[in-house]
Amino acid sequence: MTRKKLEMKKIDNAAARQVTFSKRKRGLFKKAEELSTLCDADIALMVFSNTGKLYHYSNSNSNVEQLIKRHSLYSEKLDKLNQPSLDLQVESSSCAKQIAEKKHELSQIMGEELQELDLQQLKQLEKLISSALRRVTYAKGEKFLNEINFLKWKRARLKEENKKLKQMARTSRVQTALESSAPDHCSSSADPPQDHDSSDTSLKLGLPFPN
Amino acid sequence: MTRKKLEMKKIDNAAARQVTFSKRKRGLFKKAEELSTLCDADIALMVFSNTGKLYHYSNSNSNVEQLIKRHSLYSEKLDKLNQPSLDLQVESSSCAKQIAEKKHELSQIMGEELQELDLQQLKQLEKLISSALRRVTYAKGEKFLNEINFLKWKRARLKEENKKLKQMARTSRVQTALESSAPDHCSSSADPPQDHDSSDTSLKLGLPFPN
DNA sequence: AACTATTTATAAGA
DNA sequence: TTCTTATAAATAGTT
Repeated sequence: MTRKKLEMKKIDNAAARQVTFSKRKRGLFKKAEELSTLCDADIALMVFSNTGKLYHYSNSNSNVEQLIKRHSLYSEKLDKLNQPSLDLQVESSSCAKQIAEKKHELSQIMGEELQELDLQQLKQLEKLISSALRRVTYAKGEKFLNEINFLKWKRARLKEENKKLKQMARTSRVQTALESSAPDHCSSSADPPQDHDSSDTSLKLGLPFPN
Repeated sequence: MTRKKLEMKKIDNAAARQVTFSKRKRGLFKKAEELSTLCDADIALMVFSNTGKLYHYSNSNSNVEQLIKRHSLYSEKLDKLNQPSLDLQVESSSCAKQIAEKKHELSQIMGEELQELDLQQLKQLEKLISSALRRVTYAKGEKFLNEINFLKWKRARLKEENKKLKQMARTSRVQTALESSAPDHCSSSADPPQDHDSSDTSLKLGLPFPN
């Protein structure tokens, strides 16, 4: 719209398209927010990029539930210190299968019988599903944060250990220290971080790192 | 944003708020359309004004399945011509209940066990749920369109009938015509419209006519 | 619904 | 991605 009047058709250049997508998406969300604020309107906005990412805006204010259980994840992770990359492989728990089944069931029913519902029912369904989506998205975000924080924490821990070893080496007690390497140097840094900047809830579907 | 920099809070004056709502809604929909065109993105946008009107935009070209069955809705409607407002009351079909149950079941499981899933599983779940959401949103949009189109069609039909009656009155055959009022004037206009201009479709929840 | 003075949004370039 | 900037668009207040 500016340096040149852009023609209104799909942008050919993929990179340029991506840039424009980001910019305009931001603008669109801002406009949505403003409209909802100024005019007291409820707005739901979903944007699926052509790469499959989902961006979602909604000013409806629900779902502040369940922020707990995070801590338990860390102890699980400790046992997997030797694994190289982020834990992306399946870990098929029985409840996971259960969910998958239910979900499949649901989606089948929905695909076929959606026509039968009236407006009111559709609205309710939509509300419920979208809250489910939000919960999943949130859980995914949590997962990412956990991974990231864990890695940070691990790095910090190793750094500290390393530092300690160097120190010991300098004081010529290397041999003894390495043989009975029982690190008692864990204080605050031994517990994983809990930071949680939250806000901007949009999360990419495809790639691990939101920022 | 222009003659004066507007403060970002709910506009007090109701009239001014309504005007701003119209203007900005138009702008928002335009932006959405542009984004979807330029960047090949799928967008669903719903705006509920504080007076209860719904405005819906969606460019989703997917879901060309199940555009059928629409026709059957019209015949149902014909039997309800005497009813004053849109059919917003419940019509609890068994499958609706079924869905409600499944949905409840699912959301319960999810609320409790989401933590157990790994990243990959969460992504899959999110994808599935979001496609379910899209389907529901789409179905809702369809429903709205059906209502709108039905009303347009009904209006057109009544108009035509009226016209015919006037004509008959003019040719002094009123008596006979009214007694055996069997309208054979149905051609294209007797079948409900199938147009689907999609974009800025407004619908007031309480009252029939948006424009 | 039209008109503009301004503010915003943003395309291109860095 | 982020910033800068020239220009196109959107729009608040007015008529």
